[in-house]
Amino acid sequence: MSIQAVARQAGVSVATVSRAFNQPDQVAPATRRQIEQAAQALGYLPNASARTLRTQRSRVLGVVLPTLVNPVFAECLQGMAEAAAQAGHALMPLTTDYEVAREEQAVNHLLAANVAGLVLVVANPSQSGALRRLQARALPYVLAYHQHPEHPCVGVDGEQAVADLVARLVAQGHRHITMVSGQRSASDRAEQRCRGYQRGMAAAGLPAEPVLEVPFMAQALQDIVARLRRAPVPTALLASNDLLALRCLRAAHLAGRAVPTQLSVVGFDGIALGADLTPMLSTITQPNADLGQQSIALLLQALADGQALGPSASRTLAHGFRQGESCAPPRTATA
Amino acid sequence: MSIQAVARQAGVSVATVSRAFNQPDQVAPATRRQIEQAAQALGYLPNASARTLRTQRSRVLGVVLPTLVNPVFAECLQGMAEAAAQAGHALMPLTTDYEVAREEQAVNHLLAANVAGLVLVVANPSQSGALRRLQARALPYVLAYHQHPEHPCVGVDGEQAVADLVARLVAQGHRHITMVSGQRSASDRAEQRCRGYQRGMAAAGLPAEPVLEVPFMAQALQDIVARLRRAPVPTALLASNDLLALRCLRAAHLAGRAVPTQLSVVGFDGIALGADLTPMLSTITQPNADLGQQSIALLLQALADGQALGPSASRTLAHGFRQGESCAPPRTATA
DNA sequence: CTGTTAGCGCGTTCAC
DNA sequence: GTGAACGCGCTAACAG
Repeated sequence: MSIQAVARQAGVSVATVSRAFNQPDQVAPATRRQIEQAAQALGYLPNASARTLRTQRSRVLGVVLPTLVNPVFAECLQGMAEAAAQAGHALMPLTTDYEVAREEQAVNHLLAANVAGLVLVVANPSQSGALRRLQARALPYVLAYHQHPEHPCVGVDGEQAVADLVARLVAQGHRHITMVSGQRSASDRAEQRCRGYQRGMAAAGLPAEPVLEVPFMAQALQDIVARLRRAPVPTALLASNDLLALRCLRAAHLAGRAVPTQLSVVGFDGIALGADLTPMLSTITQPNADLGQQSIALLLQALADGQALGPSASRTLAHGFRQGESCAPPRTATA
Repeated sequence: MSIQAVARQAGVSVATVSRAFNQPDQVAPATRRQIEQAAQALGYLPNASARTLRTQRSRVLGVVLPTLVNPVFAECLQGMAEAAAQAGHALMPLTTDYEVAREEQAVNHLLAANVAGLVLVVANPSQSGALRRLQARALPYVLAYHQHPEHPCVGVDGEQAVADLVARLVAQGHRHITMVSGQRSASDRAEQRCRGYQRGMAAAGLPAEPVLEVPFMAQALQDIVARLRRAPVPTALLASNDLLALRCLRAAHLAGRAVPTQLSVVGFDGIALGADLTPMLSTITQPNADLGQQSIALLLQALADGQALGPSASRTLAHGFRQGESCAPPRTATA
């Protein structure tokens, strides 16, 4: 079922069939209809591999993500998928499970697959061999959820977002705000958010407590419960992501502290699921699907222009705040 | 950066380079090391498109899913991704957003991309044009989350699972159990689960109430609240999926009914997130990642055997029950 | 064990 | 406006 069959069926040459698909205006209308009809009848689908081999440009975009189990990235991928599909492109997503070694492996895979460009969410752009390789190849790529002066990025200002949030909590009367984060060194974004906490506390004239780092999700719950039982007792927990915020809610329950009356919990990410919880999760919202869409849009634009992207193409998307129900003024402030 | 460059660099022919990669044992160890070294030095990566074009068999598997926003499918895709990656295959996932028309479109896309096989989650296998096309092409495919006599499937027995669950609820003392489902006609699986409810109630000698169908997620909450305020008042809500169960929990809250003391809520799916909620979601668990893994395993086996799969290859995976905290005996039973 | 060669299906010159 | 022919990078015969 190749272009040859269509050509034979339509009584023209393969070249004309090719043109009919790729430069329709260069083919006489009558001939074109003949060809379209023949293609239809034979159920002809142009062979993507041959086309890619010939043009050296595929219609597949590579995606490198930490995981799909975190809805943040699933939502983002969904956004990418829509944008890509609309433009007639397919996606090839690979996950790294937060392991740096697998980032490079994934990029190799995608390079071999002749992807036209890539969207990546990595641990740390500054020390990524994978990115260096991409730059060397002049293959267009975009970093999602990052902000970095040397790369084209589509992200949000996590530091500002957290600093704003701290200000909001302080305005509500909170004085003892504890930040709960995954391993800071493991991720760019975690570090950025922790900096926002420190800046926010400093701006409010409050002493920043040490960040509670919970390197392993499996043990996060116990770590948080332990923290809640230790002085100084926080009136608010600020989780560096929504999955961690869920653990905070549960830890509060186990520690016997009602949310939000006895303890406020706020997250970061804005996963859609959070809005369906009870209490509805208060969280900094990122436009996850948009992040994906815009990343793809940037990539497609670069492909159209025939240029790799530079850092100047970066976009910072607006974050928001979902009020939710897990955050309220502390009791001491209202009493 | 082609195989030619490597051949030149290593001082051998292209055929030998090709062999060194694909049938290493047919090449002399010394030559092989030469080639590996040359490839390494040049950063050579075999061109997948050329390989696919030549062998007529790609290392990409197509995946058709309703959505990634539902963690069930994100978890499943993650399982597929791991299994595929381990075998050196990549995935090309397309989402349909539950629209049947997009199923066919997705399959066309994947066929054109020369995928070696497909995993699909569709609305209804019996009336799927996409499936018929696949069968005609003798391209291996597997249906995930389905059970169907005419197709190779990897699924769970949803009907049995729900019937068992009803029995469990009845044993706890529940008599008024209301099933909450999405649009039954929109999905195979919803219908299967509703049948399980009816069978379970019948087996318990209880009258099955009409299923509360909530066609639109956006309005589900209001519909459920309304139901909770209408007689006969249920002591347990059985949601046909976990996302709906979350709405049930919230509806209970809005209707002023404490969970689980005044109302039990159980879900279906076993999304990982459910275990981190407070109250922890009681639910029928499906091995979502396994479903994905096994679907891929089946596909890879078919590819190895050079055969399309028949219905007899189907597997039914065991479901489970997560006790959680959203389900307990009704008050009337303990009083 | 290694080299030569012929296409896989397509887009793109260059003639006509 | 259309056709003939080349080559993208690779693998699979077939020779040697």
